[in-house]
This record gives sequence, structure tokens and C-alpha cells, in this order.
Amino acid sequence: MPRTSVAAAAPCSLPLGPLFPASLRDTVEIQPFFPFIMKSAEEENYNYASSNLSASLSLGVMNSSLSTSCHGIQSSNPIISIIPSASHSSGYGGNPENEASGYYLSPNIRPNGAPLESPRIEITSCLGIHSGNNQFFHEGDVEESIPKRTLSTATLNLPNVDTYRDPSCLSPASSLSSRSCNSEASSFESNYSYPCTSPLNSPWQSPCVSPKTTEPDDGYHRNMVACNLANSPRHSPSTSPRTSISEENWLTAPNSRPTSPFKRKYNLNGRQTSYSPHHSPTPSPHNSPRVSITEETWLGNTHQYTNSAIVAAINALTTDPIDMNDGIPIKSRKTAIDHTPNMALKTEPICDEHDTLSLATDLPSEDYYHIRKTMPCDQYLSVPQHPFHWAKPKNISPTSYMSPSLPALDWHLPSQSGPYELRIEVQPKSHHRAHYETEGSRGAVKASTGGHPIVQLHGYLESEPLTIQLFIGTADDRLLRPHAFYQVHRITGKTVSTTSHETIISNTKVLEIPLLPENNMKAIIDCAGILKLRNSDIELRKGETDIGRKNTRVRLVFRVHIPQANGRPLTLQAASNPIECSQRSAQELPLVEKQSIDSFPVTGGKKMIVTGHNFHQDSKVIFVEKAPDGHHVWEMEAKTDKEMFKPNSLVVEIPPFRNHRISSPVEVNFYVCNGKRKRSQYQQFTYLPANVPIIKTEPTDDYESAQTCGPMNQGLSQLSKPYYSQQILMPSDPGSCLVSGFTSCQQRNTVMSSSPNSSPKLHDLSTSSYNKCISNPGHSHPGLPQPTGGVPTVQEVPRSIVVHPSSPEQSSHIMLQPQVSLHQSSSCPLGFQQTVYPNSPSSPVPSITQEPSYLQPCSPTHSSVMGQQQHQQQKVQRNESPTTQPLSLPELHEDNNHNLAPIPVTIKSEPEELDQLYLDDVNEIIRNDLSTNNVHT
DNA sequence: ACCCTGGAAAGATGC
DNA sequence: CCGCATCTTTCCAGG
Repeated sequence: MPRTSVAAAAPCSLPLGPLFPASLRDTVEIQPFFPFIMKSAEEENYNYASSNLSASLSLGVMNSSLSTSCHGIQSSNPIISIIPSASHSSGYGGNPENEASGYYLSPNIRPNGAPLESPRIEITSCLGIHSGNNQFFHEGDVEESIPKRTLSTATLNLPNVDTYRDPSCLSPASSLSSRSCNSEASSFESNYSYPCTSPLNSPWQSPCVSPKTTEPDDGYHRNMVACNLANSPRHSPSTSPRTSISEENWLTAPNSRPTSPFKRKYNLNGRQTSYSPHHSPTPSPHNSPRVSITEETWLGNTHQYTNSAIVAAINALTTDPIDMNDGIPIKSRKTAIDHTPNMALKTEPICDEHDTLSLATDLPSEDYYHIRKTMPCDQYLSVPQHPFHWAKPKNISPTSYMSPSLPALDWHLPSQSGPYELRIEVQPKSHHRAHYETEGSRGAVKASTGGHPIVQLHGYLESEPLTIQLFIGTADDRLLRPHAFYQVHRITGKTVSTTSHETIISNTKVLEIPLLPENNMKAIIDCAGILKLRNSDIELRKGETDIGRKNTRVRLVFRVHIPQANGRPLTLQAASNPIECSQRSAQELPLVEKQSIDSFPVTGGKKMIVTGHNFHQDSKVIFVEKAPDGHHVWEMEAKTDKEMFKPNSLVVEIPPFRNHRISSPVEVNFYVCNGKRKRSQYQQFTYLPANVPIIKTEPTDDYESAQTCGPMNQGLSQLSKPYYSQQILMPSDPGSCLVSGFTSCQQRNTVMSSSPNSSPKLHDLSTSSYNKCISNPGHSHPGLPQPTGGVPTVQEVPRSIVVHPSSPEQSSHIMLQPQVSLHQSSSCPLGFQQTVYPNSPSSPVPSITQEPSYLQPCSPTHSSVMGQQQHQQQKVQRNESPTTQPLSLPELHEDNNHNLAPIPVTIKSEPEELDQLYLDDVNEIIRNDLSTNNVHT
């Protein structure tokens, strides 16, 4: 099939797929989302930053920053081509509607809050690109802006690559992975100074360099040459970092697949010295979703420059120019073979194409390698980058063109906005054995009920059909994003009733499914299978930090773009419950899907029904309370009712908590254990005080007033209000009002946020504690502010994903994360984790309502993730110093400012005798706090 | 013949 | 370094 040539595609025209309503198509072209995007990206950074790494902002933040920029690149490189339209230009940086731009731009001026002891990178970034005037998008400006940019240097701390992985967990969090930049950063030695401080030398420049050229390839080529002049292997081979494989070698190397993909040979540098690409039977995006530069994006679809590209570019300014190269997949087992035919179909002369491709991909790559080569600590595998990538036959679909104007796949979006709500009516089964490329399809994902998952868009009354996008997302503790090791696989056949169209967006396969009014905007997802990519393939990908081993859980992520009157499509997103994709896990590991009770008084004794899979009669249910450092402070095996045992359900008697005198809810975990190393994910459970901890009644008013303070509160208010009252009433019958996991999440969230109810026990106001917490941040969590200057520590990331009954309502409330991010971002421009102190003036908070399309970044949809995050947040707050104020409720804190007491900060297990001592003091503090709040409000 | 599945062998990796 | 337990990937066979 002939591929759309670069020249053929009109850069300024972003045709949407046929499935897209004309209105949407129209709007997409001219609507700038960039401010949002930027914000989202930034938010995400924060989220990630805090999630994996310990409180120390340094690593975590860096991590996120880098990752974002990198992955932002996905579609990025090409930033320029798209910009032709003036309307576009206005979109980027300059949308006055919100503070996004400013907020987003802030990263450039990030204060270096990172601890010096952490490895760091001196990054030269270009200011000015954020001018907010879209200079980015004006061709002329773009070109001119480069030299004009002011160089700024930011010192970023290097993320600890492995920190995110919980050694004890079944599955590693799926990574920042694709946020390849992380790895990039991590591979750099501290204080390493890039040789290329000039923007011109940075691959990042490429996007800025060849905007909409009539001769994309040439222009690109030219620019790349200019940018990479000295570093190009072609031009100066000596600079090539590749020690063992030259491009030529690579190209001429046999394509035969190694006997075993696992048998990797490394040279002294730890790089893989030899590598044979494997020809996969089926084309699949091997590139990390975050990886952005592919032949497709660079050359095949130069017009496909997306906002994310711009975001990436901007982010790059704050991080590392080298990151640009992350987008270039260097590993591709099957590339050569697959592409040969593909190339032949191209409209451009093959030789030209080839050259261009090679140049396009190699230059940045080499540049990258060159830089890396000089680094003392090179942890990267030197995998030759093949100029051709896996075939992407479907990528030429017009539909894919819409991606440029739509939010990147790893942006977090709400499932609900205004009257619209994207809801997963029928959740997929918790297990689905993914198939390898070497296998035949293993069929479509099914629903636990026997049918197939169903997604429905509520509130949409137009007659215009829409399109549902589906891709495979992560299901780990971190935020949702395309899964590096899994791709959606289109299922066809007589058994499939739903038509679908496969496309690739930013190297992630996306299934597009029509959403028709005649079907009540409901789609039965019987056409989506899951393809497993070899770990070795993905892990070898340059910049890929994700670990495939045991990273076998995914979620189905659905998106819908709703045309809006203002021309800006509203994008909603919903993610399914986690799906275990490995064969073994599906057969052996217990999996908890639901629990009848999420919280109960410390006295325990109540029966809780745990439903899931692979339960045995001798399955044990262990309750665990974890200390900040991940150690188990308390473990208790719950009694299970053997007689009531079923393979998919267990009846468990909630064990009494170790401390019956808690005055505020204490969150613990439990898991089902079928034997050694056969444990389910951690599930959340909250112990409630035996007696209702009603310290005072004002909080309600205060809290509500606080919620009305800022736009950001909206999501939170929904989240919190219910709980607040619940908490008061809870003791009567916690179980009755806390059934769904989500409810519990809300509760937890609120609990930690609504200081007034916090347990004195959990408040360690002592200086010693405070310091202790700071110096020993045990946990870092997504979206959570980390204590500035803290030392990063490896956090145990229990891969606890609570499978909540998916409730749209609930989902929609899960806005905590994004909001946190927003707030955080706004207050911490640099992306460095900056603790938001209660009494710190609040930064302007972008109004969610103003920009429903993207301002609600956090996907409410990933209920499980959110639940975890919230859970984690609570833990952090509970365990860490007061400085780690939960950002979840910024307004609340603002209102509460001057008083840190209400925030649970420690989980220290102290003698119960101390409880009362604390209680009195804390109560007093809380009263004062509340009084203060009242005055303020 | 092809798709879908379940099972399991063989190899890879981690403890 | 070895052995064992796990985990991943490929193969096989049957419906």
C-alpha cells in the first residue's frame, strides 16, 4: 500500500478519520490545545516524579521532567510542519485563557531544588521559546527564535532508574519507561555537561528547524545536518559512540533472529554488541509510545507534528536536548524485513527515502550516542538503530492525522466533563492472555460476564457519530499511559460485530471504533485483542526504562473526542480495570477484584467478601500495615471461612487492628496468598477509629468553603464532601456506606485531606519527627510533593491495584491527581518538586471549567490508579513530614494554612499511651487551625 | 485453512 | 557458580 508521502500531505490540514464528524475535523485544525497540553504534560511530570521516587524531589522530579519531555516528543519532532496555520500558532504557548502556558513555561525557570548530592545534569535550555506568542509556530519565528534564544542552565537531578520498581512486587510498575528520558538522564554521570549546549546542536532543535518546508525531507535533512553537523556518524564517524556496531554493520547484518532473544551479548560497556533483529510476523509499534521519532513521524508524516511535539520541545528546553533522541527507536528486530516492502511502496524514490530516513534517524541518534559515549557512566545498550522501522500499514489512515491536535495518549483526561461522560459499562475480564507476534491471535478481550467490554458515552445528544479510541495502557501504580509492552490488536472475523480501524498514534497502536447515536453512543468492544511485545525488544529500545518482566498488567483505555461549539474538541478518557495478560498469572496468581468492605473499625470481626480469581481453599488473606520504608509494621492473617470458599471468592473475617485507639482512619493493605510468591496485588483497607473521632463540627463548613475557593476544587469537592459526612457517620456501619473501592478511595483521600479529622496519633508534630521524615522519605507518590532536599530513596511500590467496581460517577471524581499536578506545577514551575506549604500563597490555579477539554488532566478513569495514588498519598502524608502536604486539596491547605497539624504525617507506631497526649495537643491545634480557617474564609 | 485456546516445553532470569 | 524457582516466549494440538 502506498504510503502517504510527506509532500502529499498538507501540513496544515489535519484530516480526521472518516469516523470523525466534520465539525470535529474542522475544529481540530484550528484549535490550539497546547496550553493544556503543556499543562498536562507538566502535571504528569509531577505525578510521575513523586510516584516512584522518594520524597526527594531531585530524582523524582528530574525523572518526570525528562520523561515528559521525552515522551512528549513522541509526536513531536515534527512540531514545525504543522504550524503553518496562524491559528495554530496562537495555540501554543499563548493561550491567555489559562495559565497553562505560563505555568507550563515555568519549568524553564525551575529553581534547582534538588539536593546537590544527587546526580544531576547541567541542562542548557532555550528560553524564549515560551514567549507565549507562538513564535514556535510561525515558521519565520521558529527559525529565528532558535538563535535568539537565551540559554539558561538548569540543574536537574538524575532519577534513580530502578527506584520505581518494587522488588517484592509481582510486577514492576510499568515504567516511566517510555518516559525514556528517565533512563537517558540516569545514564548520565552527575554534573556532566553536555557538549552541545547550543540549541543548534541539539536534536531538539530539529523540530524548530524545519517547519513546513516544501521539501520536507530536504528541509529536514538540511536542518539535521546543520544541527548535528559534527556529530553525525555519517559525517564524522569517529564521533559515533557505537563501539561495536556501525550503522553499516547494522544494515548489513543478517536479519535472522537470534536463537534466543534473551541471549544478549554485551561488550565491556554493557552494551549489546551484537544484535539480530527479529522479524516479527506482525507489524507492531515497537517503539515506545513515548518514543517519538520514527520514520513515520519524521518523514512519513511530517505534517503530523503535534502539540505534544511542541510540548516535548518545550520540555526539552528544560531538560536535555539529547532527549530528543529518545524518540528514535534503536532496536528493531524485525525492521529490515518488514520495511523493505513497505519502503517500496512509498511514493518517493526509494533511494531518497532511504537516505532521508537514515539521516533523519541517524543524525539525532548519533548525536545522542556521541554525547553518551563521552559519559563515564553509560548504562545504555548500544543497539544499532535501523533507519527503517516496523511496518505500520495502517498508519496512513487519515484518522491518524487527528492525533496532532489531540492530547497525547499519555495525558490524563477526565472521563466526565459537563454533560458528557465516557463510561465503561462492562469491564473486561481481569485476565486475558495476550498473544505474541509469533502466535496467532488469542481473541478479543472479553468481559467477566462472558460478553465483551462495553463503553458508552453519556450526555451526547448530537446526531454526529463519534469515534472511540482504544489503546492499551499501563496498570501499575503510576499514571496511565500507553503500555510499552503491549499493544492493542485488532480482531476481525465473523465473531466480531464491531467495526474497527487500526491506526498508530505516537507509536502506540490505537483502535478506532465508531460510536453511533443509533447505538446510543455505545460500543461493544469485541474487536480488541492484546498483543504482547517481547520484553527484549522493548527493553533494548533506546531510552526505554521500563522493565517487561512481570509487567504484565494493562488496562484498556478509551477516548472519545467530542466536538465543541468553541471548536475545541473535548476529550474524555476512561480506563478499564487492570487486566492480567500473562499466561502464568492468569493460571496461578490470585487476583482480587473486589472486596465487600473497604473500611471497618479497628475492632474488626466483620466478614468481608473478597472476590476475584484463583483462590484456593488454603489461600491466606494477610493484612499488612506498612511503614514509610515499606517494611511491614504489622501483619495479620485474617481468618478465612473455608466452608464458604470458592475459586472466585473468599469470606474473610477482618482482623482487629493492632491499635484500637486510633483516632483517625488508618490505611492498611491486604493480599491473598496462595503460597510462596503467589500473592495478589495489595488491596486497600482502612481501619476506622473504634469511636467516632469527631473533634469538632466546623470542618464541614470550612471544608466546603475551601472547596469553593478555587476552580481546582471542583473535582476535589466532589471527592471529598461525601466522605466528610461519611466519616462522621461512619461508625454506625462503615460497611454499609463504604462498599466500593472507590468510595473508600474518596474517603481516604478526604481523610488525609480533611485535616480536622486527622488523627492526632498520626500527627507527629515534633521536630524530631519532622526531620526524620524529611531525611527519610520512605515513599514518593505520584502527584505528591516531595520534601525539598530530601534524599531519594527506593520506594517499595507495592503493585497494589485495587480493582474498583468501575463507576463512572466515581471515576469522574478522581480528579485528585491532575489537580494536584496543576497546583503543584503552578507553584513549582520548574517541575522540581517543591513542597507546598500550607501557608504558602497559592498560585493561580487554572480553571478546570474553563478548559474542560484538557484541564482535567488526571484521568478519572483510572480508578484503580487513582485509588492507589490516593492511597499512597495518604501514606505519604501519614508517614512523612508535614512538609509533604498533600496537594490533593490545595485550597484546603491554603485555607488551613498556618497549620500543619491537621495533616497526618507519621505512621510511627508509638505506645498507645502517647495517643492521648497527642490527642489533646492535636485537638487544640486543630481547633486553632479551624478557627484560623474560618477567619480566612 | 484459519482463528482461537489451553497447555506446556524450552530458554532466560533471578534468587 | 550452581541449582531451583520463576517468568517469558515459542510450539503444539484440539475445537
